[in-house]
Amino acid sequence: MTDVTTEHGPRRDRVAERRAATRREIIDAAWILAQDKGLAEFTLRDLADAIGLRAPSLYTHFASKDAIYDAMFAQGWADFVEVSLAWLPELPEQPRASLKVAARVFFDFAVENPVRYQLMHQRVIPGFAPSPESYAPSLRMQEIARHIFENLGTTDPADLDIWTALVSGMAHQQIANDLGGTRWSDQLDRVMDMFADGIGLPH
Amino acid sequence: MTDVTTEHGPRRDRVAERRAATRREIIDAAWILAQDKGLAEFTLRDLADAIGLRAPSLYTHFASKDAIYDAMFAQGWADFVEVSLAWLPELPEQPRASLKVAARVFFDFAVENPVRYQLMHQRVIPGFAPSPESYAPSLRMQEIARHIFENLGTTDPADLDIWTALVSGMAHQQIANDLGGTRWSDQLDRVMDMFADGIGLPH
DNA sequence: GTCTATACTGTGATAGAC
DNA sequence: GTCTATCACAGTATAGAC
Repeated sequence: MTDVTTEHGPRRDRVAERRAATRREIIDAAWILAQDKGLAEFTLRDLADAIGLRAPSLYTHFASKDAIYDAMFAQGWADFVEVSLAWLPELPEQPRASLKVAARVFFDFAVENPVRYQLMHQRVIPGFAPSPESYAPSLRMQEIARHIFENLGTTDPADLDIWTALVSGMAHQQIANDLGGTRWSDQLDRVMDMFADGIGLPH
Repeated sequence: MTDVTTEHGPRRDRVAERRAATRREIIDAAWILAQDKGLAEFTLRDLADAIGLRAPSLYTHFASKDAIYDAMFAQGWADFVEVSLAWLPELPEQPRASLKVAARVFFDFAVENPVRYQLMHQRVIPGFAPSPESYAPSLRMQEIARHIFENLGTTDPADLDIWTALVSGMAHQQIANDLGGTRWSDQLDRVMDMFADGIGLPH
């Protein structure tokens, strides 16, 4: 609380590292169980079993099951920010092509892991709402998207609203009605052309 | 099971009517509680209390809580079919205008009752999946949509897929990010124009 | 400071009396 | 057909062993 961190240096880090490692172990196991049994279906006893702990011991690391969801939510968005930033330099100069690549990055990230998509975009967990801290990476992502659109020469914020609705709408349909297929995936570029024409982007 | 219904006529109907009335009473109360406390948050004890029954008595009318969701799901889609059929004769001759009205009908129905939208389009209830019978009105709706698109002169089934993704995507964003506002509602006609241009509909 | 044993509360669901 | 009583199992709280 006071000057604990400087008391005697190296010891402290080991403890913190072990704690962080256990937290990560819990979250990793939670993702696997969520994909396996469903996001809301796995129990804390399942989760504890998966990493060789007793259920109450989880409370040493997380205040509640919702706190675990919260960490997963934050991680999902952080991963998406990371993927997006990695793609940023790769975006084509040509605005229309750039739009298509950006849409594909979003779409693929969503379809690649439907459970993660559920947690990030739907309110699937009864009573769960992300904390402000966990919501932060999501806001960060909006900034990145806004940046991409500025580079496109677009100034109307409504354009970004529409783009978000279209791409997430396509991803949602793909996940809900043709998981593993390409029924909507195949149409994504067409939709992007419609959008590009609509906001007056040059060919 | 055998010839019970014909045993002595009038008596039988009264019983059936009372049963149907109670079922309706349960479902109506469930919708109110769902809007009030959340779709998954209301308990069977809440529901029973609301209509002056004990929780176990609900099992006389529904086999499980999921069976209640199932009936709500079916009713939601049946209502949407009804609303759509009522609009069908009112659709403008002009294809583009017709598209916009149809989109508005879908969008307004979704936004008007977010909880119903959740149940109909998202998998918000852990473990709940609609029964084939309850899913039927949803298929009926697809038929109606296909009929509308045929009247537009559209033959490519992918066009309807895209249209569905766009309109539901817009509705989802409106519900999730600006409930009660018009941020996406105001852009719906623009999106429909983009779509109409994209599939080559005349002005 | 980490984990275990035990127990509490609220949930959907069932059994049997009336 | 509705009741009372009760079940199994969920998330969660706490006391104490090491």
